[in-house]
Amino acid sequence: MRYSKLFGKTKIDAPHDETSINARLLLRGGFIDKVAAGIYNLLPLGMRVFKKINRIIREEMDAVGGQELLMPSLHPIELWQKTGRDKTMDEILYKTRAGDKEFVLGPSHEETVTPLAAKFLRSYKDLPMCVYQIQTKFRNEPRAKSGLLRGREFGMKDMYSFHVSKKDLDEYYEKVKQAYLNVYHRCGLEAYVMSASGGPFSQELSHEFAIKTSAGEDTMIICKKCNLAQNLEIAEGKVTAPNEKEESEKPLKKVAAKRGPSIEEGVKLHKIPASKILKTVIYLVEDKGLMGISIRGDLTINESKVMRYFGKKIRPATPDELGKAKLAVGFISPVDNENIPFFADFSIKHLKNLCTGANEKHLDYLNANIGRDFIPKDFADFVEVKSGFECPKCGAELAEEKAIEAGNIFKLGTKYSEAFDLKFTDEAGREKYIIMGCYGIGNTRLMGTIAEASHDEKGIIWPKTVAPYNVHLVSIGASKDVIKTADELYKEMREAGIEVLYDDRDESPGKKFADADLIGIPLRIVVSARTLKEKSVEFKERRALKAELVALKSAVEKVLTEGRSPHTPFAAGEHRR
RNA sequence: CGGGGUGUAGCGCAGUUAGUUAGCGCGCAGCGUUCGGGUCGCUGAGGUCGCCGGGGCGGGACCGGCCACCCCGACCA
Repeated sequence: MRYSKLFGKTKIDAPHDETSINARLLLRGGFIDKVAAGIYNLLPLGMRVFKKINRIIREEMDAVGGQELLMPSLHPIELWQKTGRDKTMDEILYKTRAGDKEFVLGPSHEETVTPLAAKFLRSYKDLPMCVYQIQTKFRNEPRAKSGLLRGREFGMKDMYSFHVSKKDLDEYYEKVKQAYLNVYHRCGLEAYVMSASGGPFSQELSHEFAIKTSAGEDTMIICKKCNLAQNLEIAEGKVTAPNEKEESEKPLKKVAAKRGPSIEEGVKLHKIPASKILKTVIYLVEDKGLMGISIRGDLTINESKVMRYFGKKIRPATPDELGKAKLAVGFISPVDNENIPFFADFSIKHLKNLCTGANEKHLDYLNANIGRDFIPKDFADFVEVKSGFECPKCGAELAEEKAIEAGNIFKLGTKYSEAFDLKFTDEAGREKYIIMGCYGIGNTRLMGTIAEASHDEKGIIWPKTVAPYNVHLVSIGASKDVIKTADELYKEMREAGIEVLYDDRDESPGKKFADADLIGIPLRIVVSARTLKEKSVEFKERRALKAELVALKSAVEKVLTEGRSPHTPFAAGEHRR
């Protein structure tokens, strides 16, 4: 492709309030163009990257027996009424109507693939079966943001598998998990599999694929030793205990406490470590009322865990609600308090002589002890895991890492089979529901993720596997010889099947180099009067990933040296500033 | 949906306490120049100042409403 003819040019500037790296770089490089929040045009350069990502995904899905098909984006709303998701997903659904017929723009395809499967899958002999599609999804995100990372219309590969048994699903699920890891690896990304909750109302297992990037929007907890990765929302870890000697229970004391509501002020006032203070937070649990959660003062409550524990939506109680329940903000304590139920995190189970409020402003208890002074309704895991906690699997140290979720796989079980009466007949002639799995990977998001994970201050550094072109041929200067040589090289490389972007513009060297850096093609070949004098061209690698480039470079070299080109031998040199 | 911010040429921005014909840089078109890290000069085209309403001799600027976009949060099968 001649750059002079390319639809979509690079730009120096991106809006200053657009802060996400992928949006800025992809916009500036001419890969995408924004139409509205979370809605983008994919320009030819971006389309090439997109197609390469899709190709990798297709190869990996095909390798685990997936069969590609294409389902519609327009779904009759009746399908969604069958599963009730027209209501439960209402805020996200785009709906449209024609006459009195109502449709949903598909945010996902369980409602289409299940009735489809019911038309063809009847016998255990038809199973297992797996189909996938690469298609545009529509979700009315309450807050589209971060460029391609969270769009309202976005590309997705979704795959659905059908099985005779849970065991068969489990085995297949593991195969797909590996296929997913292959996809990320081939896209040059470092991916972690994280157990994830299937949501607070579901017991179904699911896994997320997290890509490690400093700019990630999610937090994951990784074990430095065994590599166990967990989503912070559900991460488990062993709290490291401050060195504690056995203490005997001291008598409970009520003391005046002129302090504010923070733990730090308690530390200061009573001259004790935060780990000896009882932190108690009150939540309003949907349909159940106020509940108190107590935890060690130096730790934080993980609200997702609280939500999962109660199986209901929760939020912190408002000062107003606390007042009505006769709870003194900052001085709430389970000691001597019958107003609401209190639960406790495991972290306080073996602690003695704790400091806590006394349910009255400016009064604290010292030496409160579990069992003697208060008895929590239950002990559970409510703690938010932090760096420094110990891995629940191997005991090594855990670390927090930022990550982008770039894929998600679920064991659906029979939820959709039951809704659409998807049954098969087993060997004994019995009818059973088909067990389903589903596997999603956001391919447009993956493109944004690669930009986030692989760039420098000058632009994107595309891994060779997904780069829009493999070679960026740049001519410097307007001399006839240079143009003639560059034209020849361009022609030869194309004829040899090398994907090359040829910057044939009459522009200054600086501009051409800056554009090449921004576009981020792995290998740059420069032709100029200087290289001509040496009867050579210059190779410049966009990234330091040698192994990958050595192969490409030698392939290109081979073509050029063995071709008709008189420009040999080739000197590979780094340019100088 | 709550909080904060921004809307002026294709892009990035300036425009003071209200005052003629709304500026600058990039980009675009033309001519010349230069050619290894966003060359330089001259010329030119390009604008319902987000939309609607208000008071005012006069509004890009003030007041009210709405819309869009960005960021934080809520949310994210």
